[in-house]
Amino acid sequence: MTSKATIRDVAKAAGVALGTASRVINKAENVAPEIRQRVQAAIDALGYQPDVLAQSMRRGETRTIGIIIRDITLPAFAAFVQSAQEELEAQNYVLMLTCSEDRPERELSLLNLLAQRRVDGLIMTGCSESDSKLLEARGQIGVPIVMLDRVAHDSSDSMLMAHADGMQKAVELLIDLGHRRIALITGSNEVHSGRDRVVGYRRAYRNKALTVDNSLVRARDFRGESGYREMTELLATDAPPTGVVAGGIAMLPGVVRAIREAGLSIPEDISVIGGGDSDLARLATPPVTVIRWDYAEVGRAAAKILIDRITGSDDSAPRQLLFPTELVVRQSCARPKLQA
Amino acid sequence: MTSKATIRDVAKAAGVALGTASRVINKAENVAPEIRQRVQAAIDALGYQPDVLAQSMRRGETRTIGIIIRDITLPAFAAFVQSAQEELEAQNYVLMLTCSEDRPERELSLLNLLAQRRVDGLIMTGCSESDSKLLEARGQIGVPIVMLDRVAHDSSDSMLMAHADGMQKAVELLIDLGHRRIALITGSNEVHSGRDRVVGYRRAYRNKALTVDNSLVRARDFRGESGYREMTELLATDAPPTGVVAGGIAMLPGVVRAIREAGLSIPEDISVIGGGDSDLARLATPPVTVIRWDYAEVGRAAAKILIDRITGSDDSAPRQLLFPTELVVRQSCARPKLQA
DNA sequence: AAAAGTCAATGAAACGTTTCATCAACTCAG
DNA sequence: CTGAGTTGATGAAACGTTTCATTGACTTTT
Repeated sequence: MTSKATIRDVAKAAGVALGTASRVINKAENVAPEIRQRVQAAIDALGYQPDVLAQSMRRGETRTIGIIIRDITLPAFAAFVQSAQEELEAQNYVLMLTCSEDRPERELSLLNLLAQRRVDGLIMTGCSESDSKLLEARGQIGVPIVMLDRVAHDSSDSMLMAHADGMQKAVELLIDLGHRRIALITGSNEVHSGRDRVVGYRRAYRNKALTVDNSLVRARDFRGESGYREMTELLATDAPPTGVVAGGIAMLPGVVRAIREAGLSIPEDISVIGGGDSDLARLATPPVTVIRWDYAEVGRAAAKILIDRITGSDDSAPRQLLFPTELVVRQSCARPKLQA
Repeated sequence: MTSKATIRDVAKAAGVALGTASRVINKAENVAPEIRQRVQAAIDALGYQPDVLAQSMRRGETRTIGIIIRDITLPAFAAFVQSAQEELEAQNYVLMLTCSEDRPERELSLLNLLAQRRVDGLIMTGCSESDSKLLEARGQIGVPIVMLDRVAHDSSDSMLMAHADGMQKAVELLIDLGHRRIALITGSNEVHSGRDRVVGYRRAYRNKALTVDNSLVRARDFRGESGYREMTELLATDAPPTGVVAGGIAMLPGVVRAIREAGLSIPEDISVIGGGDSDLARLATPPVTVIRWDYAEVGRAAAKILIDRITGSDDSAPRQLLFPTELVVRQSCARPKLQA
C-alpha cells in the first residue's frame, strides 16, 4: 500500500494531465494556483510518493554516492564516513558503503559494482595511486571522485592530511628527548598517507643533522596485523629502537601489544607515538602521544566538494585540500634508558 | 562510454530480437547455441553491461539493503555492519548505510528515506520496541526487517544477545569478590539490550540472596556521554559503588574517564566490567574484564536470514536468534577496599 | 478585427529493461 | 500429406517517471 499510487493516479484524481501533475510535484512554475491546489490535494489524499527508481531512470541520476573505504571497523574511518553521510543526507543523497580491505582486486571489483549501480559520485581511499588497472577503472567510471589521503593523478579531487608535518614534529620530539633509533611503521609507499609520513620522518632527521637507518622505516601496508608483525620483528633485532611512531591509523593496537608481549613498558623501555587519536590512545596507561587530525571535518569537506562537482557548481581544476595535523603530547614518551 | 551500450544495441549487433538478447543475458533456456554465441559475442564486443536501474524498475527489486545503526563510529557496530556487508555483497546486494544516533525522529525519517529508496530489506537497531509511530513506520515499509538486539513485536526477525546471562555472570563475579554496591549503567529500558541487562543484574542479586539498591541501576539511553555522566554522578553520592558494569557498548570510555577524573584507580578503588570487547578493554592498564559476544557473526547471520526472507526461501514464523555472551576475565576487578 | 504573442495544460515519447502472447518453422504420427 | 505438437525467436507492452513539441484559450498590438 505504501507507495502504490502512481503519478497517473494523482493526475486522474485531480482531473489533470500526467505532465501537469509532474510539474506540480516538481514545483515547476507555470501552473495555475487552482490546479496546483487540486493536484496537491490528490497527492495528499492518495499518499502519493514518487518512485525514486523511475525518477532516477528518467533523470539519469541516482542521488546515491558510493564509498570505498579500507575498513569501516577503524573508528577513524568510521568517523569520516559518518560525517560524510550526514552531509550527504542533508542534500538528499544516500551512501552505499563498501570496504576494500586494502586489496587491489577487491577495489577493482567494487569500482565496477558501484559503476554499475550508477552512483552519482564516489568517495574512496584507494590501494594505490599508480596501479594502472585501478587508474583506468577510476577513469572509466565517469563520475566525480574524491580521494581520501591519496594524491589523484587524474581529474579527481584529493583530501590530504599533512602527515609529513605531524610526523616531523613527532620524530623531532623523540630526537629532542635523546632518541637516536626511532622506528617508523606506516603503510604502503604507493599512497600519500604512507609516503608523506616517511617524508616527514626524513625531514626531522635532516633537520637534526642525523642520518636515517633505513632498517627502522617500515612502510609496507596498512593492515592492522602489520603493526604487530613489524614491531615484533623490530624488537627482536640486535639494536632495537628506543622509540616508535605507529604511523598507520590501525597500527597502534598491534604495536602496543607487541611491546607488551616483549615484556617492555611504555615509556620506560620504549617511547610510543600513535598516528591518529583514539579512545585507546586517550585512555591507555600511560595515555599515548598522538599525531591528530580531524577526519570528521574531512568527511564533511569531501561530501561538500563531491556534491559541488556533481551539480557542476564547481568545475575548476582538480583540488588538493590539505588538512592540518597536530601533535598531542601525552605520557608515552620519555628519555631513552641508555643514552647513545 | 562505460555502460553506454544498451540491450537494443546488443540485439541489433547480433541480428536478433530484443527479447532474445534478454534471454541470453539472463541465462534463460530455450535459446539455440548458435544464437547464444552470437549474442555473447556482441555483448563482449560492445562491453555491454545491463542497466541496474532499468532492471530494478522492471523486476521490482533493487538488490539494495538498508541499514539503520545507532552509530557507525562504535567499533562493535562497525564490525557488525562489515560482516553483514560482506555476506550481502556475496549475494549481489549492496548496503545503504544510515545512522539514527538513537534518536526516534531520525529513525522515523530514515525509515521513510529507505522505504522510498525501495530497499529490498532492512537491518536495524531501533530506538524503541514499543513506540507506536516507529512500529507503524516499520510495518508500512513492506519489506523484511531484521532487528539487532531488539525484540520485534511484529513479523520481523530478531537477533538477540544473551545479555542477561553475561550480566549475571559479571555481577556474580563482583559479588563473589565481596562487592555489595555494584552499579549498572546501560541503555534504555525500552529495548532488549537495555532491559535484558537489568534482568541479569537482578537475577544475580537474587541468586546471592541480596537486595538491589535501585539507585545503582542506571538505564537511561545508549549515548556515549551518558556513561561519563552517570558514572560521575554515582561517584559523587554518599555511598558510591565499589564496582561498576558499563553495560552499554559505548560506555566504557566514559566510565573509565569519569573514574580517572575522580582520582580513583582500577581495580584498587573500584572494579570495572565492560559490555562488549574492544581494543580499549584489551589494551588498557589494567586490561578490562568484559562481557563479550561476536557481532561479526551476528552480522553474517542477520544478512543470511534477511536474504532468506527476501527470496522467500524462509517463510516460517518470525525468528528470535539468541547469541551467547561470555565473561572474559582480565584484571580490572578486585576485592573491594572496605568490606561492607 | 486580424495578427501576433503569452500562458498553461496536454499527451506522446523516451529512459533500458523483462515478460508474454504470437508466430514461424520444423518434426512426427496417422 | 495433413494436423498436432514442439521449439525457439519475435516484438509489443509495461514498469513510473520527466520532458518537450503541440495545442487551445486569452491578451495585446497594429
